[in-house]
Amino acid sequence: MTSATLPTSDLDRQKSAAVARALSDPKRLCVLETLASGERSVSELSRDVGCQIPNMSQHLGVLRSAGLVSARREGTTIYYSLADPRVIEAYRLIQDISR
Amino acid sequence: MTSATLPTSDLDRQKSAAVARALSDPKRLCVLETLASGERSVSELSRDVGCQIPNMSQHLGVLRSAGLVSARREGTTIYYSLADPRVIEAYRLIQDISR
DNA sequence: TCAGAGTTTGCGTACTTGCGCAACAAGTGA
DNA sequence: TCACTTGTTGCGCAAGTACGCAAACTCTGA
Repeated sequence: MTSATLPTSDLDRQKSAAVARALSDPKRLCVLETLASGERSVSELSRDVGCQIPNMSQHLGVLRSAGLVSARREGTTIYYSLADPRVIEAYRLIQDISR
Repeated sequence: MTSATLPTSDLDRQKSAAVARALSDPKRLCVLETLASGERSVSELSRDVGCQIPNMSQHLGVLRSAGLVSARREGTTIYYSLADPRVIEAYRLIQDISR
């Protein structure tokens, strides 16, 4: 069931580490949970997660850099959504492990 | 196919974030890869991963705190192994996402 | 072109992390 | 007990991160 081999290249590991680092903050995980049910604007996320907008913008920047979310502009509002559904799978798995 | 609900509790998110943080370093990922093929001593890991023993000991401490590896003593040697096979699944998933 | 809502960026501070080096602890065998 | 191997811990430094606040930027509607 488990697929073939694990990476080996150091670059691969750096990329994976970067994704893991993006997942290593409670607020960012909260953002992903929220986005799991559909796209949201920055101000909506900021309200739902409970932090200031500039702070939210930074967290979204981290998630964006890691390729976990994508943005779409509509007028003055920017809507964020999950870039890859497997992110939620990974989150669930980590969540199971952490219990 | 995707199971039920995502967490919600802030404590859950903190725990998940801690696991993700443990995965957020290339050397620690390398350790997990190595351990995927069986247990290793600290000095073996230090050699395989390419770092000094005290440094390896610290990384192992991080992985141990996160509950990802477990240790077994045999004489002066301490053997580490994966505490949970799902860690490798999670790593694979993250690795796929990071490509 | 101007006003204003929405978003991003810059700055300062406090905190955390990865690393090497040196010192210390735990266990084995003579 | 002594010497030796194996790991862990403490210390200090450089680098990175999270946060709030304030300033700047972007786009839309009038």
